[in-house]
Amino acid sequence: MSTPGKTVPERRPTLQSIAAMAGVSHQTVSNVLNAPDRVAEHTRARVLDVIEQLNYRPNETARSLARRSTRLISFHIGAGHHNEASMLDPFMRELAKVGAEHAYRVVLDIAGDEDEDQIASYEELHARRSVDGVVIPETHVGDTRPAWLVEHGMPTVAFGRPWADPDPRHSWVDVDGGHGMRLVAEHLLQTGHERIAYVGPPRNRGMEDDRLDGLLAGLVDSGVEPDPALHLVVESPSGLRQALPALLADHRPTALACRDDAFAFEAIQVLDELGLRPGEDVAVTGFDDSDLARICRPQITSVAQPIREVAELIWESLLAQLAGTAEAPLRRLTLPRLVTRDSTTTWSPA
Amino acid sequence: MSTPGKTVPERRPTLQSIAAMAGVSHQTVSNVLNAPDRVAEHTRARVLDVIEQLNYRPNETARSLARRSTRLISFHIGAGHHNEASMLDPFMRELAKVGAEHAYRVVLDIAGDEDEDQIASYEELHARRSVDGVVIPETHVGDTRPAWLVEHGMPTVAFGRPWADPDPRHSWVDVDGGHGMRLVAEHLLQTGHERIAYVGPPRNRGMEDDRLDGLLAGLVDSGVEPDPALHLVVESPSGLRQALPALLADHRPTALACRDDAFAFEAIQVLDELGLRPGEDVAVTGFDDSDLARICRPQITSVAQPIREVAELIWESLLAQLAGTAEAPLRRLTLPRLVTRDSTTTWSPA
DNA sequence: CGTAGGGATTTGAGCGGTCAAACACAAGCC
DNA sequence: GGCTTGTGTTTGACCGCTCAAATCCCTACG
Repeated sequence: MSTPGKTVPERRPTLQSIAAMAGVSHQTVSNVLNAPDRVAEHTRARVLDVIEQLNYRPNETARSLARRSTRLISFHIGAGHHNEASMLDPFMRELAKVGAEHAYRVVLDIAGDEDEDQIASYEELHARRSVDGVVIPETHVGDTRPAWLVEHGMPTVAFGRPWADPDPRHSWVDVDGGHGMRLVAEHLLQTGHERIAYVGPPRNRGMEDDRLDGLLAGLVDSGVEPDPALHLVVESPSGLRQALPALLADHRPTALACRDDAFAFEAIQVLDELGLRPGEDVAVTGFDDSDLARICRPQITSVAQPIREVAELIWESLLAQLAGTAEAPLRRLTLPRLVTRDSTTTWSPA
Repeated sequence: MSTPGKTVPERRPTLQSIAAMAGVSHQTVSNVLNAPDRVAEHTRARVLDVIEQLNYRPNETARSLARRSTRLISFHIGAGHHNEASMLDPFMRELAKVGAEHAYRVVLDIAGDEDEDQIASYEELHARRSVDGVVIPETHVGDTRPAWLVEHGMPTVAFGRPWADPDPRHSWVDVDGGHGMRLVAEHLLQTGHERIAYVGPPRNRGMEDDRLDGLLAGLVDSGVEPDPALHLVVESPSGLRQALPALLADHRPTALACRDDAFAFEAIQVLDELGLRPGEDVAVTGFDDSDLARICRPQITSVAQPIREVAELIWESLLAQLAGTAEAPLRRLTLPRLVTRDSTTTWSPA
């Protein structure tokens, strides 16, 4: 029974102590661990024996200091509110999982919401050498963060395109939202829809445009001329309550392609209140394939982001940058897939 | 323009270099940073000047090695699926925020779902000294993890009670779910309900009992005899579709007190399908005060967990354990509060 | 039989801080 | 004037590893 509050320092074995017990030099022990092929069979066996007996593991901090690498990367987010159906959290988990496969770990860093706050935080991370790299999980138009990181030689990958940045020098991975919305368009057209409305926030030269334009392009490609009236702009889902009825009454869309699941969910509820059966009378689609899309009724057809693939690509680039083998910045658009559910499959023309 | 792929090592200033430039010893520089009052005014000014000029920051890793503390704590979770409306993620953010106020950081560690997987992971963390402490964000009946950590001298706090553990030696913080459900009971009784049903998974000698018993106790305290028939047991929310109609038909509850928001949300949808107006005809309450509770219609009356307070308490205990000043393990139940919304306030007796 | 070559192992110097103890030096006291 | 006291500063060891270079020993070869 240990004295409470007095955690005994507990001396753990070190490279030295293992070496002493095995009757070899510290470096040989190190080699057994890091370059086993350099050590003679019998020596290795003996050393491993001692290691096993004492349950030795190298001290990570000492390693980090000597190797000048923490094997930590920062998942860096703002303190602000995140939207409901965001997949940021599952994404962070995925990033940690993939990182673990490469003996890297993810630390969660939270700074203010403004670019300058975040950069101030990077500055600390950088100067204190507390992480090997940074993952920026969201980007916006005019984002100044990636450039700062690149300039300061910090390995970086952004999840999100360098919107409206003519000459990005950093690595990024993003999901092709436009493609996702094309899938939506095709799916809806195939289902028999002719009047498909887009529901989302105003254009922002960034992600909003990507999704909206994707839908429009999808329609055009199938020979459908988009109707500008079938474009409902609301800042946030809560605006739908007021705005959606008019759109429905004036322009009679049969399908609502929404910017994300939160919009789709709200749309469904408004439809319901108006006495329209969501799915059956008016089809609805979302984006992100969040939990919400699965648990609500009707279940929402949604575009699923390949977060596993994104996490893998990010690590690939990060590791290359860390190894110094990165030829050029990674610029990669991944393809989302459509998950069809009741909110579109039960539709039948009036 | 830097050569791509060849991140230059970039020599940063060290204690030594600052010392040399300021014409003092390395220790004086260290003191300026860690114990400014020990340094004479003019010396301090001169050193700070150099520090500022070179934008010096101490290398975290070197610090960690010398001080034998990483200033990292592990937020340790299983790889498994987390339920929809869980507040684990917001909680982790809160933990990181509060940690930052104490110059500590949170790393996300993911292991298998079984206790033994997690313990194997702890073993690594412990042997490699890669973190100073561990936060276990969920506990279950018969949890073997906290004991392991305590035995190995690892500072630990669990978010969750030591369910069914007669003699826990570890620190924990939890939210008093029973109290939360009492609030629900009182609120519903005040609103005029007489037939209040509980909806949730089977008893498990743990959290399920806590919530259920809290509700029952709340009823009894107000002089209402609980009706065993008003207890709907379903493994998961999806079971409600099948089970709820019978409960409603056979026992006519006017309110459904649900185990969490996911159950509440599903209940609302089933009510709706049955032609009953959720909120107005049958009141519904949830637990967790998740995003879902706010965005769904009707908005769900829910019990909000004080995650900020929990995060603060956890750090308090963690820091005390780290400092060796912890007298006894922390055992703390925090009080949730009720957030009333349309799902109960619009109810009117038939 | 001396020596070049190569695998196995050791040596020694960092990495960049912290901590404890030693050391100046001036003031305060009897 | 010697002694204590105390503040400000320096010294040196150490944390536990990795890396580069040196050393050792045995074999192969001319």
